[in-house]
Amino acid sequence: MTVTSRPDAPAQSGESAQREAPADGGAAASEDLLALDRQVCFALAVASRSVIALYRPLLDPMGITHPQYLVLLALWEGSPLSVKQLSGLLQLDPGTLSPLLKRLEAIGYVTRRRDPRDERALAVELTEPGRALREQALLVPPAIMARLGMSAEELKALHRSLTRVIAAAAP
Amino acid sequence: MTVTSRPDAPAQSGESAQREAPADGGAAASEDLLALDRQVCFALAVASRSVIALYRPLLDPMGITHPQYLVLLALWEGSPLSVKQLSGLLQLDPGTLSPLLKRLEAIGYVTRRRDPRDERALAVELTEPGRALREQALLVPPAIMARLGMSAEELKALHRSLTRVIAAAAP
DNA sequence: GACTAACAGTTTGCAGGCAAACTATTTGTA
DNA sequence: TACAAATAGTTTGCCTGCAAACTGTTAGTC
Repeated sequence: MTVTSRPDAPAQSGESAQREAPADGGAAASEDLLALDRQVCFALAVASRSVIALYRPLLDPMGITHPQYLVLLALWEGSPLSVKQLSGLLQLDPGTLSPLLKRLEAIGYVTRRRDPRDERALAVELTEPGRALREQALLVPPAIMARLGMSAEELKALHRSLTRVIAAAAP
Repeated sequence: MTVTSRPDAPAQSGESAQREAPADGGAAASEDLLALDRQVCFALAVASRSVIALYRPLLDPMGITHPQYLVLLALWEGSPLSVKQLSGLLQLDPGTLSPLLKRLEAIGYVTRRRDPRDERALAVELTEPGRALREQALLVPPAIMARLGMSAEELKALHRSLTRVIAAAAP
């Protein structure tokens, strides 16, 4: 039973102790390299999912998901946008956006029509309900900040940090 | 044509200028609330996806995905774990883990059998190949850090920041 | 002007991620 | 002891997210 702080472990069969160095010693350094709780990628994934989960109850009444919310944020800043532009702004694959936009069209927040000047491009445009939804959306960020209970300063610092990671990870 | 810095906009039809305040003015404050580029949730989502994308070429040769890698990280720290324990450690839904673990079993890194002491619980255990894979995995974190080109200090600060967000968002 | 390249979106296939319904075991308790 | 409630996983359905193949349109180029 060498695995620490694992309450309720199932069938911790005696012969399964593959944890060599409990505290320090030669292998400790490399051991730590793979420790789950110091993987930035893991913290990023959990933080992203956790925060998005906070949006769910707020976005549900609007009938949209978080990625759809992001698309609307982009469109509220300037409405006719092509799939390519949205893809660039949101860093999302066109293959992801295509069905997502159809869903936004199906619920009536957006129209999709080919650009007459370039029939390859799609002009994604807000409808009146889509435009109007912005009023409700204005309540979302304050609600999230209140729920998180973190200072604007701390969130801003996190945002800067994330921006650097995004830049560093860029192809 | 009031939307700024949007090269190549499609059919920016004249009547579509719903951007009221370009720089400052009464509505500017609430305007900024919904600016895509200051949403922490957006930065989190993009950073998470971008960093995970860096792992893909490294994990592909091992035949695993990033969530599968995280499961293995947990198991390398202590092998027989139940789905419930994995769910707690990785903050993942059992409904997500269930098929994922079957895939890990299918490729031979893990076994799944019921715990004899509690037939409800599943004992997920590393196989020999699963254990051996850890050697290859040791090369992953350094490769990622090199690719990101960020200092360990900066990453550590980000990790602390993310940990706070995760705690703040916790139910 | 015809032919090729490049380009913009769409489709398909597979793997998360999550909620809700469902199954099979305990566990508690009357 | 019998029965309800709790627990652990699984399944289903829907929505991302991404790679790869595919369609239709435009731009180059000879």
